[in-house]
Amino acid sequence: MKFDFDARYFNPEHTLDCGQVFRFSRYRDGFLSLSADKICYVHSDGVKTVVESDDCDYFYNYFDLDRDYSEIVEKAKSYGIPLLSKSAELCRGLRILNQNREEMIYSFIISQNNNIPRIKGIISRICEGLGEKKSSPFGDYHAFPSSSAMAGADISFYRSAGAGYRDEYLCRTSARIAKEGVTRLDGLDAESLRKELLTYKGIGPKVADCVALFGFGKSQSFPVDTWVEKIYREDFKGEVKDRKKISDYFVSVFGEYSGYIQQYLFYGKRLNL
DNA sequence: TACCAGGACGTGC
DNA sequence: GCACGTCATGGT
Repeated sequence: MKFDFDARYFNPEHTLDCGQVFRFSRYRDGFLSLSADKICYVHSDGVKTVVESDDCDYFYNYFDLDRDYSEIVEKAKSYGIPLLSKSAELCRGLRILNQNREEMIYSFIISQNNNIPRIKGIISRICEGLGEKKSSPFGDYHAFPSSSAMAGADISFYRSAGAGYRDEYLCRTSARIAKEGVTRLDGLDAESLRKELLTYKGIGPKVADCVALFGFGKSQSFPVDTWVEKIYREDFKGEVKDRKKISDYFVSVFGEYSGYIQQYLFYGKRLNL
């Protein structure tokens, strides 16, 4: 099956390449996009963006297609911040994904003190080693492994996958989630969720904000990493160094739009706008 | 070679 | 509570 959407507000490249997700690859004139145990082929001609998948309902929600992004883009441009205005205009087709919760937890544990190309490689090798092999109209692929599958792997597996010192975090957190699940995280407000996430080994403030934003739809999250620190200094003339205070500052300015604006800024900075 | 990448943890104070 | 050293790995 397939469906299409106005390409003006759904740009696959910007949506997938902006750093919120690590499992996608170029395919034909578009991308293969993977989430949990599912896959889709997404491509655009600049007028219509088309999603092809056996799980169209899943990907309609995954790409957040019920939300009106024209309002978010206009809000972002209303602040008169050059980097933000330029990025929001160029990336009006960038959408914040509704990603799998457990996949976000492991992916962003891996992301700490790491770079995006290497993060993608590590996650890919973990999926190949532990994820169920699936077939699709676009070829075979591996699902993201279940927490129990991850908990069953030896710590040396994660080291050989390139995870480095994060190997122990993956073992301990997957063992915990395999045992107790993540239902304890359901229905929490943003503040409580953040507090709970910080109790997992390998999840600190920044990773918790990413998981809350990309896995739990908490748009009042503003993850602060080294790139955002640079944006804070150079584009907002900020002087505070504490990341928690920097995040609080941005949330106080952007409120419920924080997560979207954070992505415009982050991606725009990486694109050197 | 030293520094950087979507940082977090443990220790010492 | 806060500052600081340490933690793999690959790219520049």
